[in-house]
Amino acid sequence: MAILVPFDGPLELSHTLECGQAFRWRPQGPWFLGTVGATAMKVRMAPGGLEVRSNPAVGADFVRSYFRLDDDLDAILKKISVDRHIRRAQEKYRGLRLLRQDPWECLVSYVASSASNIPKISRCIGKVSRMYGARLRLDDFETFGFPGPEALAAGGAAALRACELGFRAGYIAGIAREMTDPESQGLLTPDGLRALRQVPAEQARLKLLEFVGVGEKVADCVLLFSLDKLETFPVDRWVQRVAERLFFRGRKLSPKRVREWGREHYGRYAGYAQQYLFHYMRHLG
DNA sequence: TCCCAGGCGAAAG
DNA sequence: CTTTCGCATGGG
Repeated sequence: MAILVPFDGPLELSHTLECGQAFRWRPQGPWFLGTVGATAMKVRMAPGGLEVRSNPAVGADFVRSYFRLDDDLDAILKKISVDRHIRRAQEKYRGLRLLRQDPWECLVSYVASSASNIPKISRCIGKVSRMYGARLRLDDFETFGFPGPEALAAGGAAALRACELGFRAGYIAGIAREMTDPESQGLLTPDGLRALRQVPAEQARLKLLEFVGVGEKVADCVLLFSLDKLETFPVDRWVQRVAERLFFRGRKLSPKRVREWGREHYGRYAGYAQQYLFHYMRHLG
């Protein structure tokens, strides 16, 4: 229930958990309280590593995987340190790590993210979990695990609309239905989604784009935040703004061009650069 | 009241 | 290829 995960590399929990890549964490004193799939967790930095309390119990390997502790962050940041803006972002948000999220939860979360904002996305995901997920308790922390596609499919779009999902409710209900329908051919189960970790990025991307409601940006977020495709460079309004303002002197570019530029400019860890720039831009003032 | 938000899909140029 | 629009909803 309580473990110490030894770690002496760079890691800053506040930047990692509050940069907008995951939607189910909040700070409380020295701890961060969060829900990872069907697990309630408390984490904080401790001498020698990361202290983790959880329900149900998880092992150090689970924590290492979720926080991507095997990524050599210093080496990655060195590789993407190719311009003054990214260097500034790195100085400001030292210790920000990408997470390795559950692909199904990540997919639903980012479909829910379209034309929304981080506080609202968090609220929506919290409501969906409260409506369908299993109740979890950890000390005085109560939360709800993220539900599987069966529950969302059973409830349908109407129930999801009650979670402030608006027009996104139909997309999510449709995806949940496809993922639980044995008749559907070529479409994925949650395990099939996870298996895309072993598939080349371009090919995995095409599979994700088959879902109605998943466009290029959402597909790229799922690839980056849950499927280990660290070269992926998702382009949302903020990143679009970064590129046009900081790198192209206010010139207008298509999202496709920005995406190709980012991938080319930052190389195989472009996804790390994207998240640093995203967080940096959102707090520029 | 208007504008915007980690977009997408469809239609049209 | 690109641009434009409607789509729900809450917040500034």
